[in-house]
This record gives sequence, C-alpha cells and structure tokens, in this order.
Amino acid sequence: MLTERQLRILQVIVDDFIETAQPIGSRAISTKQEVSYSAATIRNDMAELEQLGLIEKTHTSSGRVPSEKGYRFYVDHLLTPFHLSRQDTSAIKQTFSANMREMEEVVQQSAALLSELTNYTSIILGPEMLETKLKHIQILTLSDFTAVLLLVTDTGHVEHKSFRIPDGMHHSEMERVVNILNDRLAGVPLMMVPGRLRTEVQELLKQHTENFDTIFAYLRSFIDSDQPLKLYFGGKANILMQPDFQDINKIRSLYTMIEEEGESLAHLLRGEQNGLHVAIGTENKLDAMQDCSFVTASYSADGVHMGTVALLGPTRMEYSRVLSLMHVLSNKLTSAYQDWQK
Amino acid sequence: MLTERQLRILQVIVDDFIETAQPIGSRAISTKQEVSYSAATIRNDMAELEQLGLIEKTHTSSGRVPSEKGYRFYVDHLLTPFHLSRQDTSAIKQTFSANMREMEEVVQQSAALLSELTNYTSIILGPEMLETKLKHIQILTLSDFTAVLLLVTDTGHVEHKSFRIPDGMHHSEMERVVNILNDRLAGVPLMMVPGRLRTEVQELLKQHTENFDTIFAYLRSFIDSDQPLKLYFGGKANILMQPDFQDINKIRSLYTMIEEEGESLAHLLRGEQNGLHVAIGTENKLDAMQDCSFVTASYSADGVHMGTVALLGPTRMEYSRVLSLMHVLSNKLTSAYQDWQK
DNA sequence: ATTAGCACTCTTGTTTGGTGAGTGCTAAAT
DNA sequence: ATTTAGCACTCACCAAACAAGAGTGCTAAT
Repeated sequence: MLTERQLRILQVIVDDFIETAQPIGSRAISTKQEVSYSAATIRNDMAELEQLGLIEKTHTSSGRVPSEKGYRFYVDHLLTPFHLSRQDTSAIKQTFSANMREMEEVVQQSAALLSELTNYTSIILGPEMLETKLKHIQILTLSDFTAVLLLVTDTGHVEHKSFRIPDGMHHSEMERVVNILNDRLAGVPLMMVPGRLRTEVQELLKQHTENFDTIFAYLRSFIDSDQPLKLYFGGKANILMQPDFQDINKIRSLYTMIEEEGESLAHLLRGEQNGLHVAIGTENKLDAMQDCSFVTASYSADGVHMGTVALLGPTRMEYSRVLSLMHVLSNKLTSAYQDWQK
Repeated sequence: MLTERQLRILQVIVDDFIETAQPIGSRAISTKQEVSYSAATIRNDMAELEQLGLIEKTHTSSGRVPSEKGYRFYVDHLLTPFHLSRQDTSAIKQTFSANMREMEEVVQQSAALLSELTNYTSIILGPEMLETKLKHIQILTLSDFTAVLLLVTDTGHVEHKSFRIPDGMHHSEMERVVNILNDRLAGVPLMMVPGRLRTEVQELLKQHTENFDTIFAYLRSFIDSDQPLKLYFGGKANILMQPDFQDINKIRSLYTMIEEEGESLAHLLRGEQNGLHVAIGTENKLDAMQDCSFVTASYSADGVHMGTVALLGPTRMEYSRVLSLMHVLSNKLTSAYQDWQK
C-alpha cells in the first residue's frame, strides 16, 4: 500500500513529466512545494515506487519516468479534477453556438476543435445511421442517357449516385419504379432497407416493370454498397509534432495507421460504447499505437449509442485536461444531436 | 558544351542515384557498360560537370550526386522514352474499365492508382464545375421544423444542405420559392448562379414571398458558401516512406503542408493548365516542397481545362516512369470525362 | 523516520586515431 | 591530344577513450 507521501511523489513525477517530457530526479522533486522532504527521503520512496512498477529509469542513473502502469494508476486514482480554462469553455461554446444545420458539420467541427485545443489528433466516428429512416427517393434525368438517384434520410443526409439509363427504359417506367420505392421504403429505417428491397419490393417491381432484371441489379448495387466510413479526423499532423515521437519509423507507422487503417480505427471506436475510456500504451490493440494513449468518449441520443469521439496522443498525455474536454464535448454532441432531432 | 561522353556520364549519375539514393563515384561509373573509360577519365569529366553545376559532392570526397540543375538538365534533355511495363498499363486499363458512374469516383481512383504505382503522393484537382449547369433545385421537408435543400447539376453532382424552417413560413410559400428558383436558375452555369440570384431572382422573390428577408439570407448563405475544395489525395503516407526524407522536421513540414495547405496546393494546381510540367526542388513555390519534385499534368474536355493531376515526390524521382504514367493518366482522364459527358 | 554524505553508474559531449572511399593532380602511355 | 595509372590528400564514419554532470543506492548520523 502506498503512503500518502508516495502518492504525492508519484503525482509530481507524472505531472512534471507530462509537462516537460523530461525525466525528473529526486532533487528536483524535493524543491517542489507538494513534497517538502529531502532528496534522500524521496529517493527511498522512489525506489519503492519503482519496485511496484509505477515508475522507471531511462538508464541506471537519471531521473524517473512514469511507466505505463504508472499512468494507469495516475488516471485511476490521482487525477485531480481539472477545470477548464475560460478560453477552452468559450471555444467550445462558440463552436456549438454557430448554427450548424447538419450533424455532419457539427461532428466535423468538433473534431477540429478537439485537436486544436489539445494538439493531439482527434478521431470521431460519426453518428450511426442505423436508426435514421429513409425519407424520400427520387430519380432525376440529366440527359437522354444519364440520370441520378437521390436518397434522403429524415436526418437530412443525402446519398446520390448517377447512372446510365438502361437501354429501352422509358421515362414513365422510371417514374413507376420510383413510386413503388417511395411507397414501400419511405419511413423505413435504413438498416432494414436492403431486406425490404429483397422481399416486398422485389415482388412489386417484378409485377410492374418490364426491365426488371436490370433495374433490380442497379438498385441492389446502390443500396447494398457499403456506407462510407463516417470517420472524421482533426489535426492529423498534430501527433507528429509531439516530442515523444522522435523515431522516424514510429512516425511513419503512426501516420500510415491514420491514413490507411480507417477500418480498424472505426472498428475500435465502435467497440467503445460506454462513457469515457482510456487505453494506455500496450493496452491498445493496434501495433502503431503501442506508444500512444487513446481516449474515447461515446455520445448518444435517448440512451442509444450514436458515435464515439476519440483522441490519439502520446502516453504522456495531459489526461486531466483531455478527459475534462472530452467529457464536455461528448455531452455537447449528445445534446446537439437531441436538439437536432426535435 | 557537353561532350557525348559527359552526357552519358551525367545520365549514369542521375539514373544510378535515382535508383540507389547513394552518391556514385568515378570507379563505380567506369564499371558500367554505358561508359567504358577509366575512372580517371571520368573524374576529369565529372570535375567539369561539377563546374557547370550539374552535379555536386556531398562532402569533399565521396561520390557525386545530381544537383537540382542536374535534374533539370536530365529532365529536359536526357530523358529516355520510357515504356510502361505490362503491369502498369494493365493496372491503368483495369482502373478505368470498372464502370464508374461518377466523375468524382474516377478521379478518386486515379489518385489512388497513381500513388500506388509510383509510391509517391498524388494530388488531383477535381473537375472544375464552372462549366456545369444547374439542373434542378428542390426542397424536401423532413419534419415540421427542418427541411433540406438539394441542388443537382447536369453532371450528376449533388449539393445539399439542411436548414431550420423559418418561423411562420408556410409550405406553400416554400413551394413558390422553389418554383421561382427552378424557373430562373435551371440550366444556368454554376458560376453565374450567384449573380443571377442577386439580380432577377431577388426581384421576383421580393414580389412573390412574404418572408423575403429570411429566405434570401438563407439562399445566399447556401449558394455563396464556397465550393468545397475538390482536391483528392492518394498515398499521403508514401512520401514519408522515401529514404530521402530522414530529417524529422522535413517530414513534419511536408506532412503539415499536405494536411493543412489544401488551399495553396489547389491554387498551385490551378496555375498549371498546359500539359506536363515538372517543378524541381527550389523551383517550387511552397516552402515545404523545396526538396521535392512536383509533376503536374492537366486534363481537359473539348480543349477546356478541367483539372490537374499532380505527383509529389523527392527530387530524386523516377522522372521517366512518372512522366509516362502521368501522360497516360491525364489522357485517360480526359477521355473518361468526354465519355461521361456524351 | 529522516537526512547528509559519498561512492558508483551511466549518459552526454568531446577528442583522438584509424580506415576507406573517392577525389585532384601529375606524369606516363597511347 | 587523349586517355590512363599512380599517388597524395581529404573527409565521413566508426570506435575507443576521457571528462563532466546528473542522479542513484547505501550507510551512518541526526
């Protein structure tokens, strides 16, 4: 069991290292206000903290550095309630006050804001659309040969795809198709659309259209095409600026992950659905993140999980500030979403 | 004036350096087939080439490396016609054969392809929309309070924006607005839309609607909102993998440019409207690119410039291969675009 | 229980010397 | 008049050697 003094020493070590990125020695600690003991005393405690695996030396002699386990302990037990600076809160307020008409925009801005306030890289998994319903389907002919199919959801999201009008397809026939689709699919939750298409709608189309095969193939390819990843990044370059990452290969692998592992990231984010969560160093599953901390906060609407905000930084992260920010931000997102729906 | 032998020596130096990224010395050159002279002879010629500023030493002794001027000379006079490997051509063919229905998709794929084939970073400025015409305007109400405004162009491009229905605005009034807009703006080239809006349409709306002020403000904010940058990247991480960039700060500045200087890049690309162009090292205007080569190739439709393909790599770039690839690709884009329009 | 003192360790920076690749020049060969 | 062989010279690179400084661990005194 750690003594009060040891706790304070650990706290000082972590705080100082987070601030300076430099190992800190017993002498330096003893000059701090928080622990007014001699360097020797502190050394003894540090030896014990090291024994417990909470701090480490970078080499035989020279200050201590928090270990991964140390950060974990810090996050779990030593986090001082941080209150955001006026600038921070006003920046957040301002971002959310700008009357943004689209959820996508809100999310985008949030990502930008979060990365700007923290100097880390933010990643937001956009609102899941499983609950949203199809509102309207429409086909517009652009020329004699091409047309564009529009899908609008009740959240104002629009998907579109242009296509070449099948030979021999008459305008009136397209209209019939659209009518059938609207009739049968409007109001249906997105996740159920493919199913409906393959049952009811298929039947109806077969009965009422001539070029059933081509039409149906078109529709399937459009509706089944997987949703684009709703992953928004902010400050991609920030993570490279951290002094923690000096090793060029580390930078490369991190960067490659950000650019090319969208799928893995999305999967990771979808896994974190409850509140705030911090993964430190090797607690992360992705290889490139072994020296990073990854903080996630989910946001929801009416208790249903909608998406996840995440922040990627070095393990030497300003946890207390970051956690406060993300707490606020995910709440703001939740309420923004609720406002939006009403 | 350079002798035949000096030309060949320069060629060998550049070719070899492009391949190995290592300085090459007289002895190594003399063993090559292309120049069967003794090392001493070659040394004399190299001295002269250096005098002319075409090659440099990295330090007093140790092989030569092409200078920027050397690359320039190489590109201008020494480029051997490169014929693409079967793999390359078939990869290109395959990319363009997939029947893609949207120009945006084609461009996106092209960027991916180009970066994959070269291991550099590709940047494509998407087809300019100045010539495209507004096809259709529509408002869909989503709920009692929200609606979404859709704009469709004759190229199948869709812009949308949801908004809160102004208080006291009746459904019939919105319909009237949409009718006016369609009546007056359909078929108008995009670049002229803002102008039309402020003249004819403004008048008409004033006469026929009650909430003129709010409506007009809405419309302006939507239509004036600057077009999103049509800038597509491929292989953003590739450039970091080049052995040429070992310096962490160089990597950082390059990366920051890619992530945050979209505007400058777009501006740069818009400036290059004729054929193939190569900017080497300090010929580039952007600071971060001082050690890079930037190859641009514009594509067009009916002689009108549509967009620009670009490739960003180290000055030690496989010019001959890259130029061939980009030549082919820009042609493919041109013809894809023409196909699309017909 | 705390602290002062001291020997010890290990990094960091600097110097020193050796090696090898590659050059520049001169004199000989073609 | 070219081309080539030969040789002294330069400089990056590497490793070893060394001093300085920061910080530790332990012991003995407070």
